[in-house]
Amino acid sequence: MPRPPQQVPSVSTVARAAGVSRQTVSNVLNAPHVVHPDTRARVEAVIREVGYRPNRVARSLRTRSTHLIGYCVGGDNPLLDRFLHAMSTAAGQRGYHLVLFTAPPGADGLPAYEDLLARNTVDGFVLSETTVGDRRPAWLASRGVPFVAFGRPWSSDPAVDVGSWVDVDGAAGTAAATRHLYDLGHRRIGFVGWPAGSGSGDDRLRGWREECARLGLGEQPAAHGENGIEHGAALATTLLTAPEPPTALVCVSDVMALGAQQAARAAGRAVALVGFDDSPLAALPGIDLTSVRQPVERIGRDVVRLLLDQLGDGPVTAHTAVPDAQAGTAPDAGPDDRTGPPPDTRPDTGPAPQRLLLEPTLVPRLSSTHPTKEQP
Amino acid sequence: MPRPPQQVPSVSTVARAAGVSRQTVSNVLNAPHVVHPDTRARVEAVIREVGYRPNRVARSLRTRSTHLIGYCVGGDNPLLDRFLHAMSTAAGQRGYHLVLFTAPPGADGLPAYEDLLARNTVDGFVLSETTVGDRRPAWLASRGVPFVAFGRPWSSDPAVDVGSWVDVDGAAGTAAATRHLYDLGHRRIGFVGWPAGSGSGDDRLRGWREECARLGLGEQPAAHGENGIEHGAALATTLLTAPEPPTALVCVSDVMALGAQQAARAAGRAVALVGFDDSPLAALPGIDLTSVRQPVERIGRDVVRLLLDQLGDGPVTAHTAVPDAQAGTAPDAGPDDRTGPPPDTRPDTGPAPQRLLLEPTLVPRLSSTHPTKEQP
DNA sequence: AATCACGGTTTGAACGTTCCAATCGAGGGT
DNA sequence: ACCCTCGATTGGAACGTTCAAACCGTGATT
Repeated sequence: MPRPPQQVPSVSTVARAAGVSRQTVSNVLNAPHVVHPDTRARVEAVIREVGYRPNRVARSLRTRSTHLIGYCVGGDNPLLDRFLHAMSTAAGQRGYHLVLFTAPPGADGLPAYEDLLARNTVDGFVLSETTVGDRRPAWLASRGVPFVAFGRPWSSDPAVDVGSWVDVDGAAGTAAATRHLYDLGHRRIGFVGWPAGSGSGDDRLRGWREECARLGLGEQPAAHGENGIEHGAALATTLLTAPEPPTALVCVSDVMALGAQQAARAAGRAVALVGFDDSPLAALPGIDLTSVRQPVERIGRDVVRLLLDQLGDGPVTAHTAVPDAQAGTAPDAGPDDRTGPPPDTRPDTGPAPQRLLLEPTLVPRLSSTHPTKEQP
Repeated sequence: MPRPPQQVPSVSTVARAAGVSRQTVSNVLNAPHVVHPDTRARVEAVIREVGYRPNRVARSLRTRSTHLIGYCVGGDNPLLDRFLHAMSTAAGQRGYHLVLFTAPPGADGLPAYEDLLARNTVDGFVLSETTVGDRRPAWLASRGVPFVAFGRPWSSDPAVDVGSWVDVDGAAGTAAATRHLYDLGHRRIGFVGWPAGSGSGDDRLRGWREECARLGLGEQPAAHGENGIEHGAALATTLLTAPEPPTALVCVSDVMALGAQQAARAAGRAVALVGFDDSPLAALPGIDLTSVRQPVERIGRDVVRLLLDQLGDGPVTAHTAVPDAQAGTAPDAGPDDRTGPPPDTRPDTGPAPQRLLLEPTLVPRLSSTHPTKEQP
């Protein structure tokens, strides 16, 4: 027996059933205030009854807005799961979705960005893993493409300092780490860092140095090298074998801290350690690394928020919500942000860029509080 | 001075410039064989010249296919970066993209899946983190929605055994681990596992047991408990303090193996260990955990391949390729797959589901080859 | 010479939505 | 009684693409 057509309902279907025109149905969804309460109620009833949901594609074609956000996924990124979940949740709550794409590893994948734009696939981008010579921000800004970066441009060149971004205040993190160690009684607090010129590395170095000065500790020892467990171990050994060795080390990353931990254990020394990033390995028993945690969830949320503000949709996109579909958890801290430098008011290069510097939080573990316990 | 309109070119623009009709331009892109070589060359020249790229949205509206694949991101997933990169690369090479969404934590987010379909946002889904009582496969299959799961349904109920999937042969992995330990001279090889009923846990247990039998080792000791470092430690302690304790342990996960490692070190015992998953922590110096590595890149690639085959596009979608845009790396092994049970030929429930069981690879490290070295 | 087949091309319509201008009825002011 | 405004609604058009069918020469077949 041939079942009834069971067409997927369209705006025309609803209009016919409710005895109104297409446009009125559209208005009920997109501009409810212009339609009479009575008709609105009638149309909404029909919508619910037939389970109508507007076709995103047709809407996109007409409005020239896909409600999709492009995000380029590169190779390894241990925090990606948390970051994507946060962004996806924030976007979904306002009717947007993330679209993933890949770009060739070495070169900046500008062609991929251009392709998505030329084909009308996305409305804007979230950038991450921004590097020093990154051409993407300037390129996007010059074309008026909305975007928000996770990470500062790390350049004083005003031509590069364009667009909105959200970043973690690395200096504040290492400062907090230094203070933490000071409060535990340490007075010789060294630093294990990256080579100069790496943006975030310099930032974290500065936080440590400035906090040492603030605490009246004077000049403290530092050593620098590439990221890597073995390098961290070597650098820590250098520091620990010098005269007046530090009793505590602030490290520019968890990986470096892990190397320092191994060096200290091998040398039979009790050294208080703090890492940076709070990667999953920091929490492992037997490692128990005190670390500076990046508020990844909050970053993801804010990055999306800034982008959607640029895309200039009202705070809540008109879309018949699916009941209890997008709930999402937000295990982050409260409003602990700190706005960066005031938005410079240039002539009129689009909307004023927004910048957010978020405060990381120190997660204390045994490596700083009971360093001697670490040695089996 | 008012610059020329600089409109984004459409198919009409190209048609006018080339002196042909819209449809001919469309044919040049989608059915090149029906158009005369001369006109084709002319049209292609114009396309290149004006930099025309077809509007995906308009194409989607007409063809009712968005070339987008839905993927639900949940909470923690340390392998997500590798998996998404692989999927995204494979999809991009055939003109598809991944769309992320989230579902409420506890419940199975079926409403979210329904919403994406009702709004015509995606053509199909990739499922992952499938659980035992998962309703998604049956629900999707009943509506004829194309999907591929990463992970077997783990149920003998034929009503649930629907659709295509790709999974890792866990039994083969633990069997390889067991053989590895046997080859190193061990004759008492225990197992640290999860409670029965967890699908993949049972699978891995079976691989170990069967390999023990095959090697003529007879009955070997096993202990089971929830995932967690502390549980792994407790279970290992139980096994090691029993009479005739094992000299080697196959563990159902890296986390369990890590617990076992700590227990062995605490007890001053040299026990050869093998974990499962090759999570990033396994490679850390000081841990050096031999582990069974899941071919995540290959899984991602194959999952997408099977899905696109269902979506029934030709092997290469007609899309004017952007030069060297999607390159992508594929650091995985060669064709080391093994097809699962032959596709059951039922009446005609859509295309015959495809199933792929991929072979994991053992990554030897110190924890199995030189276990005594692990004790500082 | 009329018919047919066929490669190549064009024409109109459609996908489902929203924009825009027009329409209509009801009051309100002069 | 007239014009005007205003709220509510409507009908056509448009977004850019592809589908389905029609068209049109040309050469082969009858």
